[in-house]
Amino acid sequence: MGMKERREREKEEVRTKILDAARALFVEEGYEAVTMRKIAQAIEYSPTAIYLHFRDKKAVINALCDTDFLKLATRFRKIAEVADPIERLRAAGFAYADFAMRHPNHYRLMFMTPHPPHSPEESEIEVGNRDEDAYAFVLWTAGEAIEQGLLRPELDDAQLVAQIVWSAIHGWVSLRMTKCNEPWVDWRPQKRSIEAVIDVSIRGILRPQQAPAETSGRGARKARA
Amino acid sequence: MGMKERREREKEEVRTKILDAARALFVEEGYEAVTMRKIAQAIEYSPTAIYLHFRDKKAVINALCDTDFLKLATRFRKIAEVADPIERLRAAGFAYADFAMRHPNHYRLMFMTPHPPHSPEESEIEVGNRDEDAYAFVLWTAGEAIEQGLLRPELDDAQLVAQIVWSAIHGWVSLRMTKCNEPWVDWRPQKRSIEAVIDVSIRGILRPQQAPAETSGRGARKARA
DNA sequence: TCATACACTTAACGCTGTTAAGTTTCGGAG
DNA sequence: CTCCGAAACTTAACAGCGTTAAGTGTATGA
Repeated sequence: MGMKERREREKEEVRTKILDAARALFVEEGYEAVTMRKIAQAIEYSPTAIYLHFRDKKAVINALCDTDFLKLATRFRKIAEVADPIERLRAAGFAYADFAMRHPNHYRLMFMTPHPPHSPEESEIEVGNRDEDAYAFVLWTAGEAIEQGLLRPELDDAQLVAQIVWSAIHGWVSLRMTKCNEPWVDWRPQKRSIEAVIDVSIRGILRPQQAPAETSGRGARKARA
Repeated sequence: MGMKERREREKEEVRTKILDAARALFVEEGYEAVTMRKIAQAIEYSPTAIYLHFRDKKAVINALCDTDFLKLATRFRKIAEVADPIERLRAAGFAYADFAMRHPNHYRLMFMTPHPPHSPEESEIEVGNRDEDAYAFVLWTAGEAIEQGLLRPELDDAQLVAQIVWSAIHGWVSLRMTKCNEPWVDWRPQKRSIEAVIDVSIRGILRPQQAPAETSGRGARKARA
């Protein structure tokens, strides 16, 4: 009797319908447009039906975040192949900024909207696994850079290094998003700007002798190896 | 006859009452607690009375932001006395982070909440005046650093440099604020962490020969001069 | 003294997240 | 076959939100 299983499968289907509708809504209309009633309308259920699948609205949002975190981690997985930790860090920085600018609503939700902390057990993401947890990826890369003696000696803490580079790139992304239309700041072109942020961060953590003399770092990738 | 003047003065009084109440509300209870009805209750007016003084809720919020921007600029004004642009930049970074962590709700409002761009004419802040506009202060400092040949030659654009260091520090602050309770990131102590962010940023923009060999920069302040 | 301009209030609209109670549907036990 | 109970879902409602139209009162200038 696979009745129970079928029931569960059907319920799961509705659950994903809800998530898909919610995602579509705020990809098209932005975060504020995601309301329980609009989700319900999109999937042709009553608003209260959502509460049978999620405790409240925040739970819907958190579930969305989870899958988006996974997408970011997936992008990072390809970058894991880069052998040199510094170049891996650089590539991750570009990928992160690119992800953010391509999916601004997702990014807002994931990193700029304060929601009550996500308890790991109810999340689909395995914390610490660098194939699923993007932060763990950066942590791992920072740790390798430290091990190989590439960083300044006082930067001997992978958490600290990860937080430094993450701060720089997140800062760039989030300022662009919230203040891009402000008249009092004359934003530089995206490409040049993010390159500069990443270059400065990496140069700032590198051990002095390791820092290449060239300007943009691009041409000096293998010089260290 | 000063009737008109008195009327205007009284109206201005109510206006500041509204702003004070709004500020008190979200300092104590956070951003979401600031509702028109609660403001009205606090000042013992009806909710609609607010609309006689502000076009809508966003206008109230914008007015709050303005005065908070001014406060930050006031802190920067003291730092303007630091002669060396690099040390001035460092001091501004610490002041900025300190301001943010001391007034997290203000900071959220000012830099992390997307509101429709603030047209300069309806703002009290004189854009570009470094005594009122904190961004102008950083811009000025970055410009001086460039003029004095302290920065890497490819960083010849004050806007770009200002945006780089602002990104780094804003990133640190805003990640702390939105993700400080996340279990998957092991935050380092504030003091050490912000020092590291500022050190890395500054070292990343400095012309190589100029970079002092010491770790924290603190002891090397005058070494360059 | 009277009309008017102005500050303000009352009542309402349409929206939000959320809940209590009611309805429908359907598999399994007697 | 019948009846029970559980599960999925809906309807109606509550309290709150920002905002607006209409109405009230008061003080000022003519």
